[in-house]
Amino acid sequence: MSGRRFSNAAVAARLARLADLLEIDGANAFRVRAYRGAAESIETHPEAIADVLARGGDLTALKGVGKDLAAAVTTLFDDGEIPALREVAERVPVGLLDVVRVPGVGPKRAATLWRELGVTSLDDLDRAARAGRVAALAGFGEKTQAKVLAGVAQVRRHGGRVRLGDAEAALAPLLAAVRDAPGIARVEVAGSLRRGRATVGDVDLLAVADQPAAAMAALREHPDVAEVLGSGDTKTSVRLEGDLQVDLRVVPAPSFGAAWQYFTGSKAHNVALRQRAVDRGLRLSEYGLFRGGEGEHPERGERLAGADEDGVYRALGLAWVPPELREDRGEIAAAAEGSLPRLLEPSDLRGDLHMHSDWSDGTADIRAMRAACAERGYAYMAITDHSQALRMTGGLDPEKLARQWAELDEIAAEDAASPGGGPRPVLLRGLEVDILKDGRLDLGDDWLARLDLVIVSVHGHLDLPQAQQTERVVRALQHPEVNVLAHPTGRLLGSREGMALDLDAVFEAAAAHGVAVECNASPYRLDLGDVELMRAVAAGCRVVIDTDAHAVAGLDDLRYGVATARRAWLAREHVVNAWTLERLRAFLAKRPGAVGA
DNA sequence: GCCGTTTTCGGCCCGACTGTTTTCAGTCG
Repeated sequence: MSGRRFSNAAVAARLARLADLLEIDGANAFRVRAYRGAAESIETHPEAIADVLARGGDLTALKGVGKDLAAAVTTLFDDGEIPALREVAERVPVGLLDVVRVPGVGPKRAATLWRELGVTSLDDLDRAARAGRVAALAGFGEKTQAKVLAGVAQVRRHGGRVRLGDAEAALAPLLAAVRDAPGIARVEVAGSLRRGRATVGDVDLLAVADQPAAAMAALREHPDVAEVLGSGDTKTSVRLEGDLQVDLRVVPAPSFGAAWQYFTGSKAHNVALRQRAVDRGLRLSEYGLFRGGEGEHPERGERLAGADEDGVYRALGLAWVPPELREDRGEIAAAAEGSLPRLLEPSDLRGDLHMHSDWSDGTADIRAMRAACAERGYAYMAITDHSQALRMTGGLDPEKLARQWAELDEIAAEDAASPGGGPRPVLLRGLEVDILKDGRLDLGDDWLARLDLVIVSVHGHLDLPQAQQTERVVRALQHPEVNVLAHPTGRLLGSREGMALDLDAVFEAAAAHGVAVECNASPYRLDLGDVELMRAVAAGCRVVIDTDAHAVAGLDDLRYGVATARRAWLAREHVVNAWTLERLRAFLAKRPGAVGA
């Protein structure tokens, strides 16, 4: 094997790109699906494909990877590229991958726009639509052209996806308004928001109502609505200020469970579920699970399930699958065997181990953060301000750190003076220490040794080449005082890709040195994400779910981290801040000395 | 391209909506 060591994500990205380009090229739809399936399978495979190949393993053992794709991946590692990808990329302009992200433009229309108008980019499409040339094409028209123009603007703004936290916040008032509408029996959130994805494309709401028109009106007339995209008897679509699209559907009560299951997705999960139905001579749709029946009507035949989700899964011989797992990553087989994990719950977390105070760039003082953690019922917490390298945050040098510890001691003395008065989280001495460009840490060993918790993270030099960046992080992990690697990839959702980093090497080092990897619960980061968490755990890493709060309100972000962890199939056992203080201390392998211990 | 208690060929999930059509392709979820 020669050339680069590609990560599983990098291999998967190439196959997915190949699928997208082939689709525009008019390839057989099932072939396209096969490439997508293989990409997903490779991305979520626990072992690095590079290692599988290195030990002479068989890639066709992976679901959805056959002889051809195994050969293509092997060629990628040998020659640095996939021949089929190079060929199709020579033929099909890669700018069309942006064009198909425009709502209403799929692979077929993208191909038409390209062949008839020479459109090869979003800019081309924008110009063509403004000039009226799109409407003139056969199969297009004025309305399509207007939709394309609006869609181009949306894709340009933020790739058409909204962060989980933003979507939740924007949705809350609308949800309340629909719930309060007359005749509403039930309203639930579906879609990727329910599955807890880091970003969502739009929001799906499902309702049971004896006055559907009132529910539609409640959404349509809400002050947060910027535009009504469509509104009929059973479905209303609106666009909010800030561009989030919200769809509300009213469904009959006997179909509610099937509809909720269906609109929750994911698409891949639904495809697999329907296949399972077909295998049993049944038919699953958003109307229910049916047996037999003639004709075209969707509710033909005998209805076996549909009123509730649990019944749909049960009738297919499955345990109910938590929404976060519905990605066709093995959850259906596990549900069939009764081996679904007992997923982490928000209430399992006993503390938050990464937060900032006004000693660096936080807005609240230590006492306020602690009171907020006490309200949340935490058994422990850590104040982890920035180290000195981050000057603009007021990062702590040793002298300032010593003064901060004096304040922690004061708080301990106050605790001792007034026992009782409700639970008080044990306050751990922590610091978020910068990993310097060469992998050294931004604080001397004698000071590191006196901390209960040493978090390390990268804030500068994010653009180093992969080998150098990996070496830098791994070196930091080898330091004996280090406990946690925070926001390991450095990604910022919607605005910054993660660093070039060999995550498998990082996870291997973290596991070997007893360093937990963080699932940073900030909705701007969610770093590690679900797929990376799965890989980390498979590599033997422990995980810590932290808010990285810079204000009291930030402490509530923990739920986004829990959702991400659930998507990675994590249980209490994997997560160190779900452990008792005693077990946590053993993991940190540090000296006693926590305030209030 | 993948896959196989309907195996090596012939399948591969289901339905609605939209806009453009006159019987339906394309897109979406």
